[in-house]
Amino acid sequence: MDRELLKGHLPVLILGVLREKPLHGYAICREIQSRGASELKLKEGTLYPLLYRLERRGHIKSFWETAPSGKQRKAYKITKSGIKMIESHKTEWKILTSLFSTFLGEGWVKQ
Amino acid sequence: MDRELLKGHLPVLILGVLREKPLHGYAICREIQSRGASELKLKEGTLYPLLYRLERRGHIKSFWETAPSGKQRKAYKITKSGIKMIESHKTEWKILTSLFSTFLGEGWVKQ
DNA sequence: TTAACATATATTGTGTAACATAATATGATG
DNA sequence: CATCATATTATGTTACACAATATATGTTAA
Repeated sequence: MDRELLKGHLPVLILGVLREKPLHGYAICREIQSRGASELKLKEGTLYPLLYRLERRGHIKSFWETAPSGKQRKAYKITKSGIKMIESHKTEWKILTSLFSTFLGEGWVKQ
Repeated sequence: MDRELLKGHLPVLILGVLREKPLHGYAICREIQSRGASELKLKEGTLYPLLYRLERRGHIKSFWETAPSGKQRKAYKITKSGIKMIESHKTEWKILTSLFSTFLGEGWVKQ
């Protein structure tokens, strides 16, 4: 999948994962990898900065958890603002969809 | 509409306009403006470089036409490659849609 | 057992490309 | 002259890709 097309959408996909349960970065990476299959590969170097941005903006909150190995690792939990962001992204998505309908015809979205 | 979300999609919207009929840059601008309503404002400084890119990649072809005023102006026509690009973008769109379904649930796209 | 290696986890730096914004230029027109 | 139609160019912001690095732990092979 063309990387440009993900711009702006990617964070919401992450939020979608975190909405189910809190996860630490590396686990998010694997989760995305396994679900997104070949369509969506996400290297750590892409994910982590993205997580920092999301936290800086208040959409997720990090906390420390103890791995089975005893090692500390940083995990992330979605916030109310994050949930709200998912919702408002849905609105944006509809706008985008309607733009495509307008410029490329009904057939674009349906079927 | 959040500008990030348009990345990669914008050129296809332009191609959608040009698929109907050839237009010169400024006219494309007005066309987009009038159809895209408030959701999509497009300054010349954004449009023209975009047109150059599209031409460089062979998706549109420019030619000179004479305005009613007698002035020469550059107009653009979509190419076969451009049409093909619209089609393949539709595929990408479906992938994106399915990613959202996967990560945010069925309800994302429908309704 | 120790050395080598792999895996889990996180960080950081650098590059690319799209799009935004704004400034500028020119001819036409009222 | 002011405004409109039309095009160009320069500069900035930001996301995301990619690659390199760091460290702790767990596993395998000599």
